[in-house]
Amino acid sequence: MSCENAVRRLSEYRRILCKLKALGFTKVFSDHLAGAIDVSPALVRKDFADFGLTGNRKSGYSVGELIDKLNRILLKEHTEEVIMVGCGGIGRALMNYNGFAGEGIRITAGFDSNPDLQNCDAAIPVLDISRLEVYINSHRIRTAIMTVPETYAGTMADRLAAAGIRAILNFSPITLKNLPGCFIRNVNFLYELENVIYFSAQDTPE
Amino acid sequence: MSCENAVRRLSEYRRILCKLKALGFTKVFSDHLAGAIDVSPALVRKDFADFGLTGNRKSGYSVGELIDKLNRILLKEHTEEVIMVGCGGIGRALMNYNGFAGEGIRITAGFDSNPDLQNCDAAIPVLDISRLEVYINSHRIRTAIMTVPETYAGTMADRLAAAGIRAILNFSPITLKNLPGCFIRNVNFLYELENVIYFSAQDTPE
DNA sequence: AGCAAATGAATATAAAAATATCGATAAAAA
DNA sequence: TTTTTATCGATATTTTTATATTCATTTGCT
Repeated sequence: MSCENAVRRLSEYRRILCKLKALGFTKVFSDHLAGAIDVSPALVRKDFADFGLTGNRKSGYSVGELIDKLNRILLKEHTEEVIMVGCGGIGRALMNYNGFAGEGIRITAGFDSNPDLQNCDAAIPVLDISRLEVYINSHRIRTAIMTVPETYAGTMADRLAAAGIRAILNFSPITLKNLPGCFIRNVNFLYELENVIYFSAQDTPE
Repeated sequence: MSCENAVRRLSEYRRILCKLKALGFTKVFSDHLAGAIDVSPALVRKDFADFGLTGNRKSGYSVGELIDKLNRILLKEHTEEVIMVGCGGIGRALMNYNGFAGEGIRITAGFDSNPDLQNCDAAIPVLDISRLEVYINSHRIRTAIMTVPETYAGTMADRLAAAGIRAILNFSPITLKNLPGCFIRNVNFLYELENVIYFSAQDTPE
């Protein structure tokens, strides 16, 4: 699991810091951030220390400085271009998801083998899957989202890795393992829902 | 984090066991299951022990028996009815997602405040949000999926909990804490993607 | 029947993750 | 200037999670 959790917390810190900045705050304390994301202040300081984020004794951390450094760590200094592989219902919904654009992430193209889904002229073009490798190469894409049927997920991941993709967010219903040189993060809707259903039947799930 | 991870592994075990059953296997060993989901055999045995799943020394576990017991634990002996709160792009995509139906989960209704999205006659009706409480009560719904804008997420979660919902799968872009009597699991697309992007820039992310 | 091999079950160990503690220090107050 | 106070930074502790190890038992073979 390496440091996935810590990196995810960085995203959470960043979100809160941006809100604080919008409210005009310039300083923040580990205590406050800790309360906001429900961890201990010690963990906030440790996370920051681990990623080279420093503060000042007595006067806490500078909001602006933290955001700048987090932007560097999370690759937000430029717009990150991402492709969508598989453009069924979930894929298209994510292509239209409005939560990425303002956060320095752009889905620049989709790929699907079904001609009915292809559309070169759309705001985000959906191309035939055969054009995958050329596109990745010419656009220097490093990150892909995958929403393909289970049957194709494994081979498609191999294909993406071979084409130079360095990390995949995989929504297909099969859990894939990291490949050499390619990080894979699996999100399985069925498992998440089964999990929630399990806890819906537990006593005082709080 | 309680035992979320263990429950998620139960989902994974179950998926693999169903495939083994389809292939005609009747017995399975912790070693095999461990390899399939990339953990140690000891963890498989411990997970099983923790949830009361037993096997036989020398002859392993019975595939059929494991599936039956997992079905009981994961509430798969009946069809679980779930509602969708917020029927924008992601919500509708999940309502049409074909990965739930065959797994004993049915999204029976959607709710949205936007009249344009409402449709009483659809396969899965989308009702006005004002009908939420009555529906939950009359259909004895315990589980909800939430895909509402950030602004409404907090109050909507409170409202769901007050209406009797026991667990929420929250896709809205704000991390919610468990409420008294209501478990909340957050899935944040932006954080997941930021995570993946982070690792796309690390060396040998494997 | 008796024995060897293999495996679950239980326990112990290790590794990882989160929290608590404490000293140093900078800012504010006296 | 001195004192006080609040907070970071570093370390130690605890807790949680996962893995090894050991033991006992079942099965199949001779």
